Formats: sequence, C-alpha cells, structure tokens
Amino acid sequence: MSGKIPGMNVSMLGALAEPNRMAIVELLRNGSLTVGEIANRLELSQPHASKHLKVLSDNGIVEVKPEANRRYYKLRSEPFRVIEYWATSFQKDMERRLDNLDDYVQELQNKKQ
Amino acid sequence: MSGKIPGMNVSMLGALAEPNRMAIVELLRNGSLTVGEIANRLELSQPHASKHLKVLSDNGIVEVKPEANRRYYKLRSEPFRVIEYWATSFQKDMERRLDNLDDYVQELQNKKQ
DNA sequence: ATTAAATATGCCTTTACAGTTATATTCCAT
DNA sequence: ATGGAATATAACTGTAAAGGCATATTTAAT
Repeated sequence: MSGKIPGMNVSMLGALAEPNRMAIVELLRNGSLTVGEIANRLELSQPHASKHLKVLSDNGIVEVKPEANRRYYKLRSEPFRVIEYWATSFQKDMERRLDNLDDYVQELQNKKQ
Repeated sequence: MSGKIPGMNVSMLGALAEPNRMAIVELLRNGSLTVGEIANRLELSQPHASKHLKVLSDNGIVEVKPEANRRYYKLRSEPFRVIEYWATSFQKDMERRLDNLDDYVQELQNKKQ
C-alpha cells in the first residue's frame, strides 16, 4: 500500500547493478579515493574508472572533491538511506498483509462457534 | 569496513533496476497476482510479463504458487531484508568514519593546549 | 612557456538485454 | 479425446550500455 518512496528510482539501482560499480562502491566504504587509486585497485583502465564514476555521480551515489590535479570521490549517504527506507517499507507491507491474514483466519474461527 | 553482505549480489539489484520489473514489484506490494493480471494492469504483453517474472523469480525476488491454470506470483521478503541490511551497513560505516574524524579533530585540539 | 601527471570525453566495437511474434505446454471443462 | 484458456519458451530484432583506444582538459612544477 505504501506509495512511491521519495528519492527512490530505477536508474539509481541501475547505477549500483553493475559489478565494477558495485566494487567501486565497496571500495569507497573506507573513505574517499582518487580515480587513479580506484582504477589501480580494481584493475580498470583509467577511462573505464572515470566512466563508471560518472554514472555513480550522475545518480547521486558519490560526490567529488577536486584537489589540485586529483579528484577525490566518496560515497553520499542519502541514496543508502533511501534504499533502506524503501526496503523497509516492503517488509512492513508484507508483515501487515500477514497480520490481516491472521485477522481473517481468526474471524473465520469466531464464526464457526 | 563491513565485509561482504550475505545474500547481496549485483544481479539481484539488476533484477530490480528495470522499470517494468520495478512496476511489477510495486504491484505485488498488495498481494499475489497472476501473470495475466500483471500483464493487464501494466499493459504488457503476456510473454513480456512472463519474462520479467522469470528474471524476478531467478533472483529470488518473487515466488510462484501454481493454482490450476494460473500461476500466482508474490514477493519474497528475504531480498528486502538483505537490501535493508546492506544499505544500513553503509550508513554505519559512514557514521563511524565521521566519528573517527571527530576524534581526530579533538586530538588536534588537545595537542594545541 | 613547456612539460608532465591526473582525469574526462568522444568515437568505435561488441555484447547483453528489452521487446515482439509465433509456438509449445499445461490444465480444466465438455 | 477435444478444445480453449493461461502461461512459458524459443527465435528474432533493435537498442542501450560496457569496454577499449585516442585525445582533450586541467593543474602543478620547472
């Protein structure tokens, strides 16, 4: 029943649903890294890393902090809050439906007597 | 720092990262539906609906309950628990890193005196 | 000003997947 | 057993996105 979750969209999930990008996100768990560091650790070409970072950035998963030559990428917290809320709302809906089923069964029991 | 989250994988997110499949998942919030009902409500062809349901099923997002001719699809709760846990773990890591930063700043302050 | 390092971007190829159409399968009703 | 309804599947086409390569851009150092 819960309606649309604000901030939740398909393309954001799509940004995460790619192995290299997921690996980047996992790498950034521990703090910000430059493009070069990311490319090295994941054995990606530099342009390849930059492209994936652009997808993540366009979808609000990461943010950039330019520092001279380098660009430090780090995770934003908002998308993770949104996803958590979204996933929770489904669990709530499923629980609620189970509860309603319990009520219904109870009702049938009562009628029997 | 949190390691791999059990049950969390890229292809599961990929299953959700498609507009029609996300629409199916949102439809199923309110309970189980047959292929035909899903196809009608979302104005999908029957084969198209079946294919998307197969992707969702292969990734554990939905389960099927055959009933005579019809096949009722409904959401499984596990993937939503996994995703919630995954998203939460990122928020925890980010908070922890902020805390560490606070400690560090505090340390610098102390040294000054 | 020139050079070098770090990163972004444009072009190209290839691959993966959405979507369509036709057909096969399964189950019930007669 | 036959016919029809609901669903799955296979073959095909088109398109979007991943990946590679060359090049442009930005910044610091000399």
